Amino acid sequence: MSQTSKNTTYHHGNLRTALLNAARELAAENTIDTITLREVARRAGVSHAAPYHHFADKRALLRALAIDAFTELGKRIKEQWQTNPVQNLKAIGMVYVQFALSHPTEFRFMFRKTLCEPVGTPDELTEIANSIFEMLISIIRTMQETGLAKAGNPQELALIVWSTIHGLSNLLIDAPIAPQPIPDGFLEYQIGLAQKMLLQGLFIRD
Amino acid sequence: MSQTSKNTTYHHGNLRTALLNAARELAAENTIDTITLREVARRAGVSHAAPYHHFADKRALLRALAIDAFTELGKRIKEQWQTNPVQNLKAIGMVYVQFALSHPTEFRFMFRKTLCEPVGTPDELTEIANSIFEMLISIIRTMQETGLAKAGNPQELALIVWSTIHGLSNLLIDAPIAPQPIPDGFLEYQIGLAQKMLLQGLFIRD
DNA sequence: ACGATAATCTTACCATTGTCAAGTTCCAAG
DNA sequence: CTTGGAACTTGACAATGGTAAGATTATCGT
Repeated sequence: MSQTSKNTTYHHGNLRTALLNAARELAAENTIDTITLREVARRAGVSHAAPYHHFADKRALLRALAIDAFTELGKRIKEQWQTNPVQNLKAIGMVYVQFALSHPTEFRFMFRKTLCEPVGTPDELTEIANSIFEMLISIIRTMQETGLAKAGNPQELALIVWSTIHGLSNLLIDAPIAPQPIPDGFLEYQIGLAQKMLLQGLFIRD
Repeated sequence: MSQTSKNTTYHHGNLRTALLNAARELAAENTIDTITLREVARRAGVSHAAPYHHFADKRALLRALAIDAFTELGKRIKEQWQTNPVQNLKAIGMVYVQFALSHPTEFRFMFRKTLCEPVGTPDELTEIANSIFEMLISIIRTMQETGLAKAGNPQELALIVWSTIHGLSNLLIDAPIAPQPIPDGFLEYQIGLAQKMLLQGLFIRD
């Protein structure tokens, strides 16, 4: 049906991206959590075995999807981070939660330990996660240098910050407690609240 | 092989719980996220169609698993909550994160929207989640009454608190950033840190 | 006590899926 | 042009979730 990429070259232009697009399309139709490889192939208009020439197996396809999504999220965060590190902690939170809400399926895959390579192998997913983590850490560090945050291991403080944003995202996506659908201004307000709480919290001295 | 329940009555004692135990056993062998219904039946020593007399389908089995786990977590939280609501906010966090770390598979299932009943149906999973949420809210409320927290919608404040704990749990379980394995005292420290930050944050006035 | 009835479990089957092995088509370089 | 290798297809396999129909056992009214 929906030939995602209309490359008339009948060695089917560039599959791989066509497959990824089809997978994304499937992910968007968030009915269940079953992205089937065969359906992906079907939507890309190729046979069910074609994907194996571009991805080792289903996990590899999903991992590629997760990496793309994680990369995109990283880019958005970096934009905010570069503008004004400290001030935009809230903006980063917004970007994060909004991404999770608009791409829930990909967001879940991004944090699927089973998708990572076996330990030892350099894992792209890990790298991106770390680079995001580094940004958070550098924010804390800057705040400490300018006297905006208490002394302490910035890594540990950043982990709490990330936890709050990440947890909010997860709860809004999957927990049966959040208002459904999410009312206007809700995100803005909650994230603002979180920011205030955390910023204040960063002042604590043992 | 491992007849989880040795009821010699060969109308197989009480399956259902035997099936759930087998499923838990499978969940503990956290190799992949595939708990297969047939394997569950195999471990319980019955045919692959037997489970369908106790659970409508695979989702129902997993939902039952999630409900059991969520109930257990609720119990543990309640224990801490009853002892000393405000003081034990940290204890609640510990209980929460420790549960997530010791039962990662069940924890993930507990927050799987696809496991919930269709909207409208009274959903047991939702009820338990709400009862936990209520406890958090009541803590905030108590703090407000005793002047320990700022005025404001306790629901919104509780959501941030839960987010932090929940996010930390998720990151530790699934994110490729946490130290692996988790060193002694790490949880204790991080959760203490989170508590301090949040408690301080609860003082903020707009 | 006993026979009907319903619950429990089994066997047999189906469509679908992930994966692989072997063939087929097609681009591209010698 | 032909020859090699990449991209794709066809066809198979075992495993899975699910259903239907039959066998077995418990339960209950009489």
